[in-house]
Amino acid sequence: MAARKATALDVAKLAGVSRSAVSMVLNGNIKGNVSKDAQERIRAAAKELNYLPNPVAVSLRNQRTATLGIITDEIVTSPFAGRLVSGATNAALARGYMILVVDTEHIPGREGPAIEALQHRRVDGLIYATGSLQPYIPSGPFRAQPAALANCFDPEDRLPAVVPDEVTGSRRATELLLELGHRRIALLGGDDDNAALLREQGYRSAMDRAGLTAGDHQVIVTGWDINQGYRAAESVLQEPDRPTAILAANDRVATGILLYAATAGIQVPQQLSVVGYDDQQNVAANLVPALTTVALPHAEIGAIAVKRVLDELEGSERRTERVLVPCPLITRQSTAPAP
Amino acid sequence: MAARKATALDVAKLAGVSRSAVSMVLNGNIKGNVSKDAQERIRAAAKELNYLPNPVAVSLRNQRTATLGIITDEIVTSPFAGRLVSGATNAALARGYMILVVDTEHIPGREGPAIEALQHRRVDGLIYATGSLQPYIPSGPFRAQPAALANCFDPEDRLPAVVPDEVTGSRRATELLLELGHRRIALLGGDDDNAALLREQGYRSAMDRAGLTAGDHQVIVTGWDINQGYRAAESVLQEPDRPTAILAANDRVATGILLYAATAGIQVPQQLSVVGYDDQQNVAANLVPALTTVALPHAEIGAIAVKRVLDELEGSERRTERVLVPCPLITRQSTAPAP
DNA sequence: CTGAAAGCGCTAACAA
DNA sequence: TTGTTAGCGCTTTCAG
Repeated sequence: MAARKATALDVAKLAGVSRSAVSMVLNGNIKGNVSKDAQERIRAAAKELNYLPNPVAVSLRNQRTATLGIITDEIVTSPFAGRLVSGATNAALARGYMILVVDTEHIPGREGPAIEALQHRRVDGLIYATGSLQPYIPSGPFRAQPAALANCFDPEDRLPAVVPDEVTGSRRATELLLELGHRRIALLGGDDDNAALLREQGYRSAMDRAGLTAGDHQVIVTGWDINQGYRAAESVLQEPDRPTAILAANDRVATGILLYAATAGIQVPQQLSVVGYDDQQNVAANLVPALTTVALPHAEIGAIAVKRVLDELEGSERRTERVLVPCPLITRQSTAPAP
Repeated sequence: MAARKATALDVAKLAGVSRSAVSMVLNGNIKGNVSKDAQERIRAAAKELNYLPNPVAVSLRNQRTATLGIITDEIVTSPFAGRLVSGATNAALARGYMILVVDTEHIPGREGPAIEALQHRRVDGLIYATGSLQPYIPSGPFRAQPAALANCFDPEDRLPAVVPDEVTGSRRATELLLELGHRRIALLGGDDDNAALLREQGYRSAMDRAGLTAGDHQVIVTGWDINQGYRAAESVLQEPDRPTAILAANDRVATGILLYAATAGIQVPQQLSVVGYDDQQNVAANLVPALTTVALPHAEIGAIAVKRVLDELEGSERRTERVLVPCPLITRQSTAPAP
């Protein structure tokens, strides 16, 4: 139960010095002005009184709030990317910052006011975070102060952007399947959005490198949901030359595939290997069979975005290159050697 | 691009009055002191300069930050209850408050420092929110200032608590099944935690009221995950007198049941009705078949908790009764008349 | 080496 | 009716 009251003046009195001395010592601003003795008394007094500078007063004085604002389109609302906010919060906390989050829930016209609200609160920096990988055109405020993009990127690269390395992720996943001896590998990819395109690129690169012919490639534009995975599986798995392995757009699509395979009496992984994407919590590891998948490093993305903003805030030059965060491949029970 | 600079002094100058007049007029504190004329000039000047009081200065002066703190054990990290934070944020925003969230991620020893950090930031009120329904013993800070509990409750009811009405929710779900003519209805319930117990209570109350005998009841302690639902279904559905309907602990358990049913060639809903719980986003509505389920009103819980805190903050008496938020039954394709 | 003083932007009590 | 003044708690310049 810390006493919530001690001010710098209290500390000064107890230590027998002036308020300014307290401030200087506690902030390490001793330009050779305070005697060693006084310094010790100040520190002791501060500890005794459990003194911490009032952040509100500090903010007013320094014109900095030690607060970052995150605007997101669906991170909070969505069940997938909460770890992004959590990673960001932890990284911020570790450096003495707190985070104000506003989720626009994809509601048009909500973004502007959200940014304004955050600016009005005098946040020191801004982060825009999206639920799915996509381009984002940063508006004025983003370019006018320390800022970063998380899981999205500025097509013109005016802002630091932190995004998952989707290409390598799906290439690695495809390689795993190839190493297991699979040849007919289908990609049930999302739709024509950025992540889907990049994942397809990784898939094709691995397939091509393995010298596979067009007949072995099979890319079906699906969607991102369970039922869409189910339907795509339904159409792909009924063909005579059905694939022996499927790379799914994400774990939900993989769930749909598993559901259809069960219905059709196709055993996974004995007759069909399935790889997901996301490593969605409480899903991938708990499916039957447990799903081999590519993890999306949301927490890390959030943490790095925060780091970028804080570095810029503390004096570094703005670095606008995109950071590609690795997506680790997690091998579980849904993949096996080709039949 | 609003000018970020105008201060009360600028407004005063432009309107030809004193700073205090500006403050009074803009805060509605005119105790008959300012001429109608001056008032209009002030408002006009404020609008012209795009003036908004600097919240940091206001905070320092008023000793209130218009900020609420939420401590949670897994809301942010977890894919399920993000809407709680989102509901809370929106409710707060609507009344001019912002929210600082700290997720302890169930890490022991993190809660104390989190509360301290929030208090240090001078939040005006505190909310403790849990991912799953459970008792929570509020520590000192919670009892010393405006606060509320979301999705958890103080066994001694010293704090307002906002929780889902689990009993009614599962009773309604059971009644739906009974209305469809089912008699042998199994409950694959979580484990011995609060939500599981309450859901079982609702189930039993509906079963008893329908005059069903012990043979028709069947309660299996399962868990909350897909694979656990799968295994429980495996054991329950192989019996000769297998149930014609299952009430699942949650949507993930229901997913496991659907997976097993598909594997075993049991058609849902023709041969087996399944009801979930949670109405988990991107899951319940997209399963195959789409899942009938009981929705957990997370957003509303968050919003009501915020309202409680703000009401207390703005002068109302603390009301410590528990608020039961209804869990609406959502009927989809996984339920049908008994075979 | 130390302390007094100014001021961040605002509100509210008090004089005029 | 209006303007002046005294802080909220802190940092930092500038005399002592």
